[in-house]
Amino acid sequence: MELSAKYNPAEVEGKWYSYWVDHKFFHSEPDKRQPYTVVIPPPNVTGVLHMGHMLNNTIQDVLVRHARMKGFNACWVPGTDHASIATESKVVKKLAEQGIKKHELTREQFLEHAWDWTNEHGGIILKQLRRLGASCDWDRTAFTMDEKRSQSVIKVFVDLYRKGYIYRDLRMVNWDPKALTALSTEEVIYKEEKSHLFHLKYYVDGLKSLENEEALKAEGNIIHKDAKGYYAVVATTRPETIMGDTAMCINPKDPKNQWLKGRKVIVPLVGRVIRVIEDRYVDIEFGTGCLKVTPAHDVNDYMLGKTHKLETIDIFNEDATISDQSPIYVGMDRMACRKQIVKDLQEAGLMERIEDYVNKVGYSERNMDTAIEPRLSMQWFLSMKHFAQIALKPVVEEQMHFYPPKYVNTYRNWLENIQDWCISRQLWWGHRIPAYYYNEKGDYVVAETREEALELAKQKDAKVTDADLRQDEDALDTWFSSWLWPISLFDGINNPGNEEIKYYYPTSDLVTAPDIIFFWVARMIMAGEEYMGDFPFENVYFTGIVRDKLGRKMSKSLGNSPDPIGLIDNYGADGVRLGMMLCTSAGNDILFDESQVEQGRNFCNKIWNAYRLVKGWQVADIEQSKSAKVAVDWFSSRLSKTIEAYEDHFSKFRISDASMAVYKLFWDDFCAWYLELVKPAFGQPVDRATYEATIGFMDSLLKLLHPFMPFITEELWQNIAERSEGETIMLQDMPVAGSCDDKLLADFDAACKVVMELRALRQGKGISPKEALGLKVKGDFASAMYPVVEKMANISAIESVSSFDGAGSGQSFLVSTLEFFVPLEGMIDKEGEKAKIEAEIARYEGFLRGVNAKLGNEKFVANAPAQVVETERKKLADATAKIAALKARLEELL
RNA sequence: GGGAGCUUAGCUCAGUUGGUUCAGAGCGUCUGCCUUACAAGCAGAGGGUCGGGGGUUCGAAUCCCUCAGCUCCCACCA
Repeated sequence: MELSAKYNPAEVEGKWYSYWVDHKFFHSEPDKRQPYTVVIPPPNVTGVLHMGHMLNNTIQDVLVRHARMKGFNACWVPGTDHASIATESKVVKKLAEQGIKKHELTREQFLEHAWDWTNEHGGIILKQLRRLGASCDWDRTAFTMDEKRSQSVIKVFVDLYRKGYIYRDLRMVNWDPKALTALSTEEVIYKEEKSHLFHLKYYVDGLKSLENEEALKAEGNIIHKDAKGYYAVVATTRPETIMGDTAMCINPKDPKNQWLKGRKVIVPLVGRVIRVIEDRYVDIEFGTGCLKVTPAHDVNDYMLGKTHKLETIDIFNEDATISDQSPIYVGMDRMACRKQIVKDLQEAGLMERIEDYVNKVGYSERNMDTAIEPRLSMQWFLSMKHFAQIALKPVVEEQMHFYPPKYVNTYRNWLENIQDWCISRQLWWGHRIPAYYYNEKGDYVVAETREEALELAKQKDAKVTDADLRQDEDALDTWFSSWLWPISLFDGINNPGNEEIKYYYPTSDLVTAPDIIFFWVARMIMAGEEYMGDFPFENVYFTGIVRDKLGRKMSKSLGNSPDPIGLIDNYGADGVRLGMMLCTSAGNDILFDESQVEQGRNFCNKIWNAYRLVKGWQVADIEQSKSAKVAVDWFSSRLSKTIEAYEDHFSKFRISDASMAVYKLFWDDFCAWYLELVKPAFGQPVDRATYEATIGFMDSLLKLLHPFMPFITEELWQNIAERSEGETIMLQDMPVAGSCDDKLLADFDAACKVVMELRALRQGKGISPKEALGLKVKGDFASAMYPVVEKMANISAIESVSSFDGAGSGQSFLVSTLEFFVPLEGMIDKEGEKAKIEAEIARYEGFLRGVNAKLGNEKFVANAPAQVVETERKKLADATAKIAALKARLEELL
């Protein structure tokens, strides 16, 4: 069979993925083994795979495949999130394109469209994960809005309501005037913006003259006055909200504004007369110290309004156009209104000045085009105090571990300053709040079903009939379903204590991005503690953000994100996976560059060619060569050593270190040294012992590589030996470290250095690798290594000597304390050689001075541990010996 | 305003308890090779005052202080 010189991923990936799925190798059922559980962070149901998903899911798959091969019953549960606001806005947009407005539809009609959309676009992302090789248990695929999950959500809502944690209140919330819904504080992203600070004139009502003006000024008052009268100056970034002003506020201690105490001022353009109130909230240093108070449109003003019992005038409609509560600009958009009002204020002489100013404006996380408007509205909240307490415990007590640990601080800080969670959204796509109003007053009951609600309502008012019952229109925040994910996936809410939840919960590792630590991770811990009495995962691994090589976040608008599926097409899934794994570490951003993926692909090719070499060997019952024998013994130790490091890296979630360890083991140790040593000469067969050892090593290497590169390893593992149908590498036991001969490793290392010296010597002198050379060695160079050096450096014979006297011309070099000499008749450049040796001597003498200084320091000898001092003494002896040897050689030369 | 983190080779980053020739790896660069597994390869080489300064110590990339630069998170200053 002729094998291509290049590995072709397209030929093998689809084949093996189907094989794995057909044989249900990814499927898990509870059994006697220890479980290893991972729940996928559910991507948006209508989303498509991006580089962040690739990184995140590769890490999960690596962990899952590794655990599976370590003998755990690995269960990786996939699923998608309904992403209420994101999906709903997509559907609204699509309908708009067809000329359909959302509000022309009934809730049922809209939901039909939304389900159509979900069924059409949903799950694309899960199909894409298959291309990556993700070993998810697809039989368990869940959706946050499927029946079990929906039922869990409703059950939990009712439960929390009955426990008194859920309440309804009229509050200032973050309002998205485009999506027309409230948001939680976590969903608001603040962006710095260049803006203006407008200084407006608020004339003092009825004040014609100030008798003690000079005296007031002397006390520090700053009094503004023009032809039209006395006025206060109010600085604001939002002049369009003045129609909602119901007071002006000063700090009672502000010397500049004492003269305003107890007066009334007139809102410019509007003409409304408002009180001047006093509150220490106002910052004396900011602007003029005069604050306009608009209780309906600012969180702080709302608080002031409450304290001072101010009227609240809501001048915005829900879409942020000016409402008929305003005397002017009715129907105008807030941004257009701002422009207009600035113009009008200027024309009316009511604008004192305009200053450039940078302030922060909140945007919806899902819609960065539309600024959030603080808005007073009736919403459902979850009281968080209790949950913050129960969620803090497992993390600070280290029952759970965060990787990297710095996120423990972030987590704690958030929990300690937590605000109540606004869980209602004015959306249709989502879990509808199970609250039922039964009269015009707005009295309601909360129940899992309409029937149950009717019962409850009747208990309150016997006259209520089903026709009176009206379910709350709002849906729940998406995260109110995701926070149950690790429990609801195993049906632990509907069916507490069932076999699966008992077996799989708590899950093992969660792999997620740090930007959803509050949205999701923290809340899952809360739900876990509340409903399971236990944390939801043992370890949380935070990935970094995938950026481009310039460090910019990958985004659609920048167009700097490669298409993941395109990458897989070009480089193979294994290449992409390894490329990413080689340079990722917990919590650190990954600067993605295609060269990394290229490295992964090249490695696939290397593995492929190693296989091709071994596969092409003829096996014969002949004697094993000495070099092959040493190679087998050495590599066996090397393998053990690496397995230990590999497992240690895994235990610490140092994924890239683990991948690098096995990458180097395969490329450097196995290919560059081992295979070169055991490779039979052209046309010659290999002996059976070596062949079998080699196959064994390949087997171990493929298994170690499997978590990172599932496809190529399966392909080669299947082909390197006779396998029967139904066998797979993914269910094999991970190799364990055997014995390790450290002396052998050290000797081999020395031999490698000798070989490298000889290669450098050839290169320097232009001697062809084909021309055999002689070699003499002085010192204790393990004779077992002779065949290694002979084969790898094309040395005809190695001769152990006690002196190089009379060896003639040639070149010498040192490896550790061993001296080597290569006879080179007529090829030696004496002067050059001399200079080289002298330089070497100088280098060692410098080194020696350092060591001597240390050992000559009494404090060092007295204070340093004996072992460290001993090492220094050994260094001294070694260096002295080397210098002596070099000097001797120099004399021979002369 | 509060908090966290980062700064080590051209690039991306390791460096665990201060101590082995500790100044490393990968990639890139340069040089020589189409050597019958692999040019997506082989062999070799160069490259850093560990951000600056100070301190602790017998000994500092590592601990402390300080300055500079960068990044992220949280927070209601109009």
